[in-house]
Amino acid sequence: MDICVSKYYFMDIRKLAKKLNLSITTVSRALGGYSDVSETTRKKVIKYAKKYKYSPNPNASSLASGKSNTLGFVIPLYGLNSNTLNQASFFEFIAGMSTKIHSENIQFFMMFANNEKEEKNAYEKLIHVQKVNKIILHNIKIKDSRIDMLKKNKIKFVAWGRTQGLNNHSWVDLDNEESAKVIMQYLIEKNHRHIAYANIAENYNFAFQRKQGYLSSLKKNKIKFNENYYISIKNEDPDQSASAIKKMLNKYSKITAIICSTEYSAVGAIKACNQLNKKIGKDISIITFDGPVVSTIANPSLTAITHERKKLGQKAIEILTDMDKNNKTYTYLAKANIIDRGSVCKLKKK
Amino acid sequence: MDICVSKYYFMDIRKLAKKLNLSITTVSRALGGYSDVSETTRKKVIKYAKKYKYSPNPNASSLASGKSNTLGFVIPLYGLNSNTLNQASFFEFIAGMSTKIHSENIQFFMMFANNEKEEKNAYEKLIHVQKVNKIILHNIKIKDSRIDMLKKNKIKFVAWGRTQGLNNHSWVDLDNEESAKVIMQYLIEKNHRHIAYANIAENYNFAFQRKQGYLSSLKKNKIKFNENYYISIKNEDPDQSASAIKKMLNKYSKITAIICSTEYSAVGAIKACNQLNKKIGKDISIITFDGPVVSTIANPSLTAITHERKKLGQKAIEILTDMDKNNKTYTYLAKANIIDRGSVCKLKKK
DNA sequence: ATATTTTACCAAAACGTTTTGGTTGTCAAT
DNA sequence: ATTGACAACCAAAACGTTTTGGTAAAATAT
Repeated sequence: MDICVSKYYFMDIRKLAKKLNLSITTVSRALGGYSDVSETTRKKVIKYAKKYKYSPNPNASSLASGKSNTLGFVIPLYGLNSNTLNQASFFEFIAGMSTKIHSENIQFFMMFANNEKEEKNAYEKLIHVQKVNKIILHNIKIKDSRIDMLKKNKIKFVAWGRTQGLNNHSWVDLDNEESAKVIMQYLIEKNHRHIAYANIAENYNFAFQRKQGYLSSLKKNKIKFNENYYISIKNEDPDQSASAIKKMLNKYSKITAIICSTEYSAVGAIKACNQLNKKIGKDISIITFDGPVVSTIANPSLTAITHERKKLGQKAIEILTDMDKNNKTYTYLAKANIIDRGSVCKLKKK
Repeated sequence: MDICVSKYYFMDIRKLAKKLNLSITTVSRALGGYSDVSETTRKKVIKYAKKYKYSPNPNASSLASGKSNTLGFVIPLYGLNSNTLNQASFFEFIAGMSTKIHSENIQFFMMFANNEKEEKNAYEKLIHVQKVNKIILHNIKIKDSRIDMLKKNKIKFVAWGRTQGLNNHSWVDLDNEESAKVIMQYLIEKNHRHIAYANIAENYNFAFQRKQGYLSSLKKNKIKFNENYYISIKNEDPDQSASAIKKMLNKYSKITAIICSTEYSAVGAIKACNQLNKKIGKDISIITFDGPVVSTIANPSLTAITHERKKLGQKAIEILTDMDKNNKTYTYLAKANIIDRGSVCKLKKK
């Protein structure tokens, strides 16, 4: 891997204009796609710009235009620290973004917030100092003041996640409700009827949505919702999950399957079953949402439904570039697939 | 959380100068810490700058100075995709950096590379287009051309990780060799003598260094290195580890403890023991390096030695700011602590 | 008392773009 | 032949800083 060192390697617009015998203005406008440049000239300019690796100085460009063609992204570290699983999903999102960002020649400015105050400052800086004109909004709250703020400042944004109410802006999200239905269909086809659900706190939107899918599938299949089969743990703590699940399984022996809303609940379920000496995939069936870590690490492996999180990041960028062209809003729901790892068994038909 | 919307909220240097009845030059130089400004004036300027939340336009500033006071960081996604564990360690590093970056008022420009070519382009862009003057170098190779390149371009950098040879630049790293020795001491105090080592490919520097610590501890304690107790798996694949460890344990029944070089080997070890019906922490002892994920997820939990990875990120930034002041190079080795989770038992003395 | 140095300040140029407000020449309509 | 519209181009201003190359006044040295 050799890397350029020379200083004049990257040409400025003046030299390029001189070489082409054109004015700076024309070169700038040719590259900017303006219509007051003839197509022959534009082609020539583009050709030479490529040949000499001309790359506009982003500082000069932003200073002159007042825009910065930079995408802002605030990462709330305080919600991610020591949460390996969320970190992983973040990374997949970013990885997805990065493939598209490179191809579209956008810059990318990330800021980190260790608490709510820093998060607020970060958005102020992104908008007023960095002059970003695009933002990816993450960690959506039910009532989210950032949305109004961005609208007022006329900054294009895509939210990663939805609120429970109206979302009249662009967003990308997992199709949580649908995924829960897919899981339910899968279990019901295998003749499970006493299906427990281990959730985390419902004020997480995704947790709420997944539960909705569970409930609506029960209804559709004329199974009555049994609230004893439903657990909601506040913290993302496998051990709390484990003890709740253990209690439930002890008390309600009819349960044949558990749906785990997150990897944390899944680990809890594994622990509970081990402690009760129930063989997973035989005595009891377990299926979990997501599970990139559980799938590589946990023992035994679990059948899971996984979303293409990388696609979320890619779509977010695609949407932002589309929004530049026309002033619509776009949405994208990532579908999920079941990966069979043998932790769900087929029951005999009654 | 309310966020500023107004446009004139952030003042520019001209308005600030007018308000203070000073020239733009003086304001700029007062804030820049130059000596041709009286201390009384400087204090007044700083006070008002704070009061009116003056924050220099970074584009104008970079354009004028040719520098960008921005820290560059290229993330090689191609080595991280679908590797949840490395992702986690990345995140901890970044989290550590971000605490320091905020307090030192440095900006932070990240680029993503999906392959080697993109990685090369990323460094070119960081230096010649973005004009960063500081870089964090990651994914150090044995012969790393980036190091020469950065030196030629006079860009200050800190490497995250070391090569096996001379490292006459600033770096931060885990104290892998020492950690291995600590583990060995821990096992030997518990009277283990037949200690196996499950490694990944040795051409990873950290894997090499850890092995060195293992070997040197053996020597120090006059235990002969038994190559049958040593496994090296090329891929980061728990199942390959599992089958190799299973074979080893079957053949060499004297083994009482296994050191796992990574979380992957640890999962392999758990699987192997389960398959052989060996009770971990009783029939066999397991201790692993790192293990943020294993500790939350794996079942059973494992005693582990963990490094303060967050400190690595923090130190990297501290070093870069120190390097700004004096032209020295600095190094930092992160120490590790053993976290007892009961997977290592004490043997009776023979 | 005069020359020199030092202190504290400033006007103007520079950074590399984009944008504004033109000009020139060509072609079609009158 | 003259006018109007349009296509294709350009010079100069603007963006908000930093830096350069000063000056005037105060302090010190001769």
